[in-house]
Amino acid sequence: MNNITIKDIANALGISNSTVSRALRDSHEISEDTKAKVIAYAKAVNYHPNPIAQSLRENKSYSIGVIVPEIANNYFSEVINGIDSVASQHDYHVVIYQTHESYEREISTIQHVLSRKADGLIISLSLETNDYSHIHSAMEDNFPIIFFDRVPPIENCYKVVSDNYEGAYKATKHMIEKGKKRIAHITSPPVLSITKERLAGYKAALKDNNIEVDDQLIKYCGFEPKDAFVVIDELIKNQKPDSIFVCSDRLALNCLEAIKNNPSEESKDLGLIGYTNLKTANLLYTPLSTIRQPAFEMGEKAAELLIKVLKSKNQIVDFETIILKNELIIR
Amino acid sequence: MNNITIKDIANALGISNSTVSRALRDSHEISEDTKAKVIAYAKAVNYHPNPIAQSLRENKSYSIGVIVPEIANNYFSEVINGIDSVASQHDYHVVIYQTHESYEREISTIQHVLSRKADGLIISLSLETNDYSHIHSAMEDNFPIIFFDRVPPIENCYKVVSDNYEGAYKATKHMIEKGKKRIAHITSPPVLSITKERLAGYKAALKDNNIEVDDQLIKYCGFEPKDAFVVIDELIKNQKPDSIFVCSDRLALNCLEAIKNNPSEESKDLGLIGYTNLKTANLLYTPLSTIRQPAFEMGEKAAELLIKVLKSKNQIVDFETIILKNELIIR
DNA sequence: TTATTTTCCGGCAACGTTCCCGACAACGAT
DNA sequence: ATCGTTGTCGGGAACGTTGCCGGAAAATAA
Repeated sequence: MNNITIKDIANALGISNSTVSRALRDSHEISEDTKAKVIAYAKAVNYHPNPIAQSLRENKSYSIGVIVPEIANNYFSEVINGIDSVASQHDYHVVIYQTHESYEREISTIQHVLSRKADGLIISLSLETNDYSHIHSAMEDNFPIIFFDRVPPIENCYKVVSDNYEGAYKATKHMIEKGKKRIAHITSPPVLSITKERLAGYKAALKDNNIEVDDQLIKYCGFEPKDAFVVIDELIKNQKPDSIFVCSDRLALNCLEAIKNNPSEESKDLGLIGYTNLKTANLLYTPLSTIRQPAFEMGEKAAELLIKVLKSKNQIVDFETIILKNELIIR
Repeated sequence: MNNITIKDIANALGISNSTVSRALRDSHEISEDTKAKVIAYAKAVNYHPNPIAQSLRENKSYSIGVIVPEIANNYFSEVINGIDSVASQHDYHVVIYQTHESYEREISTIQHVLSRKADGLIISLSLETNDYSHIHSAMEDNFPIIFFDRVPPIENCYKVVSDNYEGAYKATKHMIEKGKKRIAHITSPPVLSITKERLAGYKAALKDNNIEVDDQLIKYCGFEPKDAFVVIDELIKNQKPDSIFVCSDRLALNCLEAIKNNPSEESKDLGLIGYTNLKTANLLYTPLSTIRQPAFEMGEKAAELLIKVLKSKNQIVDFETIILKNELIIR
């Protein structure tokens, strides 16, 4: 490998370590003459500073940890894409971890990120997380954390979210305007922040349009395919909805499959709307209108916010919550 | 942050640095007595070794670079998922980069991975890459590289690929058995290794079934949506295929959209088969049989191979090419 | 001329870790 | 009593950087 160090340059040029170091950082203490020599030689031998040594010296790693429930999920991978685009511009690199929706893994992963000396963290919480002491203890150490999408119920922290309430409201309103009366809501487990907010939006839209909220039409559904089958079957058999508002990518896939495979006649005429970033939404067997989250942009915003915090390490950056609008796509 | 060092422990216990270090690494040179003390104290103060200092000392970073064309592509994110699962088991962390299909970015990204002192690299080449000098120069420095999916035409290197020839053969044969005679082939740009291999499989299947290869039915298509529209329109208007074999995730999406929007009658009866990892293939408006690559497994194999190379740093690991089977999923 | 400031550079320590080398007991063997 | 052994530990250097301190030569001021 190419392992030329500052010392090698110093020896070759017959000058000292620190002179080389300063010349390379364009210090005013070094004459233009020697600067030129050093830079020329460094380029000739293809010198690159050793980032590990720099990290040790500066106590910074120029890496940011990203923790998501699943990488192989279109929504999250788009977010990562956005994070990456901003981070690489600022010469940070992105180290990705996944929890697979496990609380245990979330704890150990955060621990790992900390001990690996990442400069900061961008995270979306796992499904199982309903205790936040691991978060609090990391935050008490002044470790910079940006939450996105699935955020904890903590006041003073940095958050990037989409306007779930409004998105769900729009989706529900759209179904109402299409003449639907019994709009079922299939959503993620109730611990998640997004679940609560979307549910609130759904209920508000119903109330504002004088439709009574029927709790029987609201179903929390796990992410296993069979969960969706059970929920869909029960719903269609007993509740007779005329439409369904499904939240989240994975639920949408599972539910669509369950609906497609449901033998009853009612399943054929269901109006469907999803809260999802599925790229194939317009190619499905049944047109699927969607609320689409600005995933890439959320990643960008989260990364920008984190880097702002990192760069202004001494001044305090006020905690803020960035709320992005969702888009209603009618198909 | 929690920044206790070996020195802190040494001072607190009134022993030397090196004794602490050795005690923590369970050296035989240290008495069980002091070992126990050190370990107990380390645990009490929640000591974690500083990986950056270790990296500097050992000249290893315990990180592996992964370069893909696009993160937000289901195939690649599943591969990354596989890589991550193996790497994290071995305490390596995964640093992800994307080229956005740009040759320039591929070069600079590899340079970045090298200067960031990753221990090794797993890469799938960009679309534009048809010169391999950047690869060669990295390999000459003995930098461990594993290629997957889109591999370079280099003999002596580590590769993980799927059996593209066989996959394309199976897909084409399947269409023939369904009675199709004019099977068009829409595929990625011809520089890619996967393009050539799949094309060869396609042709072989036709020949083996006494169907003449019609070069007019073979279309190379870029990844922009409009590219697919142009290709599909031309095909349907002039070549009258009775079925289409589309390669790659992104092409499949674009082509399906183009076909769906094509006004002609012929487009309705087209038999379709894709070479893709689309999760929604069974939910599309038209049933899409697919050749499915074992993406997760490819990631696993690539990571396992890389780690094997890294761990046996002195002995030479023979270059090898791992070929994984594809699955024909009929819908 | 002498005094004072610049200009330019080298020496050294430090970041946290590991490893080589040597030291100094205690021990049994000669 | 002397000599090697064994067990246990400390000192110091090194990984590649950067920053502080100080110092010699050159330039300017007196």
